[in-house]
Amino acid sequence: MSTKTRFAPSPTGYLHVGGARTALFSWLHARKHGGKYVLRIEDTDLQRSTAESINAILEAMTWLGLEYDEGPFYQTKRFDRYNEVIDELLEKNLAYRCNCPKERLETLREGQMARKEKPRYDGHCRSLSIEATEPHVIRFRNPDEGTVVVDDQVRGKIVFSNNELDDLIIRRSDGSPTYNLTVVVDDSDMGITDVIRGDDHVNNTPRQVNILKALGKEPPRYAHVPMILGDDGSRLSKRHGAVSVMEYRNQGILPEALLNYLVRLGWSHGDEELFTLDQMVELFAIEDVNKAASAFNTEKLLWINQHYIKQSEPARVARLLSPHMGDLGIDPAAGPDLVEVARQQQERAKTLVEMAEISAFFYRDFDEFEPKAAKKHLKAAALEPLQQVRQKLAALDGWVGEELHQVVIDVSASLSLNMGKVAQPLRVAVAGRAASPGIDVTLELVGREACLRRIDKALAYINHRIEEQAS
RNA sequence: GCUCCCUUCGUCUAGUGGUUAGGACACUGGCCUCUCACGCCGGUAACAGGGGUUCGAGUCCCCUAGGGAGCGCCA
Repeated sequence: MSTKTRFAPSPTGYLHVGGARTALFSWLHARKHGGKYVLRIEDTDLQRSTAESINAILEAMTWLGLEYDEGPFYQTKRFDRYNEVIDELLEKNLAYRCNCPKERLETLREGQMARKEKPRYDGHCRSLSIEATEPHVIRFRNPDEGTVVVDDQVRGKIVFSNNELDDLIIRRSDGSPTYNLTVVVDDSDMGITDVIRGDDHVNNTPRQVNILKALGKEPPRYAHVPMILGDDGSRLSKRHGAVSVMEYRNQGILPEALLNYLVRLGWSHGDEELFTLDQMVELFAIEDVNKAASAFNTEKLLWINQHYIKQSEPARVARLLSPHMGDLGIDPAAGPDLVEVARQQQERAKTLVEMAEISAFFYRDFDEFEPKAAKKHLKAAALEPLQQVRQKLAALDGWVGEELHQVVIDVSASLSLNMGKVAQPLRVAVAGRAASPGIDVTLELVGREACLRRIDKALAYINHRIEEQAS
């Protein structure tokens, strides 16, 4: 049977990084084995499932580029099928009706907890014949003896005793099927060969295997991948910063960077850190995934992101950067070529958001010089160099990097100063800050008019400062 | 509490009985240099603890400690 994996999120929120990694692993496993990857939306919880969540998940999957071959399937559209299976189990006496009131179950649980036992259903209705007309739920009749052995591709062999398992509800009193039943039916119907999911499902596995066996079906192979923790090692949550995949896009992370980061969480291939999607498909092996949970480290994600920004085509970086410029109220069309700006800033930004921030000055005058930079570079000693530079720049016919660079060299030489003594004040004057691309490139991209205007402003700033100190 | 599981630098990891325990991020020293960054060279830093098995243990076994997940008419 050819490989088929699935990603089965429940649409009760956004796609978070843990889900994204599980999806990636499933996708890679399918691709590696030339199989299919199915997307299934587990929306049987009518209360919590929302259309917004479904859209958010689909959008995130698209952004990441994890295309599915089949689906998306919606469980809410398969209730007839689930009921068919439940009826079959009922007929074969592999399931039974239960009308235990909630109060009884609560009392039962409390008693068990008090006796330090594992809380579970006691099988009260197992041999009762409750009429279908009465309000009831349906429970699966779990075997009470023997063991379930799961040969997990990540965890290895896990053994569960049936006497630890109770009779789980497979149909609620409102007639809707529950998770453990729907998963089993779907995975079986859809021909899923490899179930790759978060390890919070490990304890559900023996129940599902038992249902599968009751139905006479062969269980799929399982692989339970460990969870992702926050920077501090505790469970990942909003307080750790971004957890939603789309939030990373908003923060200027490239999809290939996030994918590369996620694939290295719990998986590795020797000393290699960087993988293209093709390389991942070739090298990834689900059985190589680690068993232990790993902490999400934003610093490393940023490093990988910078790597991909650096090695991307400037045109692509510009295209991705554009909306972030827009977020700053800047229209990239009304200024220097964004592709050139992107080319110059590629090595200087860890995210597209950062790139937009450090590139804003190319497109608009800043209100104030960065205080620290101004204090250090826009002082009396810079007056003469700046005046000379301004004069020479104004006299220039053209406005190309080479000539601009020569101006800086000439002024440095004529004043017997290091280039830095000229370039830095000039940089602060033109960029408003002490860091920018090479001074020639910076001047060229900012443009003649803006440069002269800003140098004048800087000269005024320095003069004002001198006056203040004099008084 | 019970069941299942996890444990190598701060973090992600390599390691399948014999290694000076390797790499990466971060941190840090230096080089490059008009700034920042990039790049290059170097440094600090780990086998949770205790017992075994073995000539030899990060690697195998047991115990302890710490951590996690699950124990729903959620998924």
